[in-house]
Amino acid sequence: MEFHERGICDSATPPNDQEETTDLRRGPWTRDEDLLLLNYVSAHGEGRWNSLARSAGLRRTGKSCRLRWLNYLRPDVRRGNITLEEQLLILELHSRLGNRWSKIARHLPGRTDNEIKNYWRTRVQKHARQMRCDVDSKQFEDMVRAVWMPRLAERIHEQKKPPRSLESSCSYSESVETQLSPPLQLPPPATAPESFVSDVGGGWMELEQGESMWSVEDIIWLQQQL
DNA sequence: AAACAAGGCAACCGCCACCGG
DNA sequence: TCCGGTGGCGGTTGCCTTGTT
Repeated sequence: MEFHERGICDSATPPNDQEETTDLRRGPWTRDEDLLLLNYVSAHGEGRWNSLARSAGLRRTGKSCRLRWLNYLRPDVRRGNITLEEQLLILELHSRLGNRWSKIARHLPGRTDNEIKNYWRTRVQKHARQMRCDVDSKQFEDMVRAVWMPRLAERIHEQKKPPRSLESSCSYSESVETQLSPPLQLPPPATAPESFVSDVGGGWMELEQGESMWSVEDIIWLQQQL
């Protein structure tokens, strides 16, 4: 277990004095609290979070304990970057389910609804802003389907392309792609309006691998569609 | 090196549905 | 049927980190 994540306080120095005068603690969890919760759930199981909090000696609400367990302490929680496959799945599921984060999370083992929600609000909405359209608009939805998802699928395919001798076996990315519908087409290449490229495209290509899936050509094409 | 801005994410809040007494 | 407790969910906030000027 890693306790050097952001938000973990030194248990010897409580964040503020208010905690001493009120019954319930709030804010970042300490190492000791994590251990208490972890040990208690390991011994007694999940559920009945309010009584669990009291029995475990935690000065936290049941809700807080539940959230901490589900989003951080659960042994099967996956941490780290969202993979290309996961990004593609999130986009596809969101187009079908909307902001049903918990439902989307069920299709991504080890990922929490909170993590997916944060991914959407930071990465995806950022792209929407850069495209100057509303993330909930039909325009953006079309754009995601027409450009972002095909680009992702293409990159996944390239990344996972097996040696020729193994091509008959089905890769994970292929299994993900088979869940997606309908078959997606890449947009045709187009010429760039100068202002748009300098404004929207600036820095876009500098992102690390896996961060952005749109090339300048994609963005130009999109701008023409809007 | 310092100040500021933006990004990322953990945690909280409020609402709602469900369940048992 | 009503009511309180509980858990689940989506939206929001606030703080820390990282990047930029």
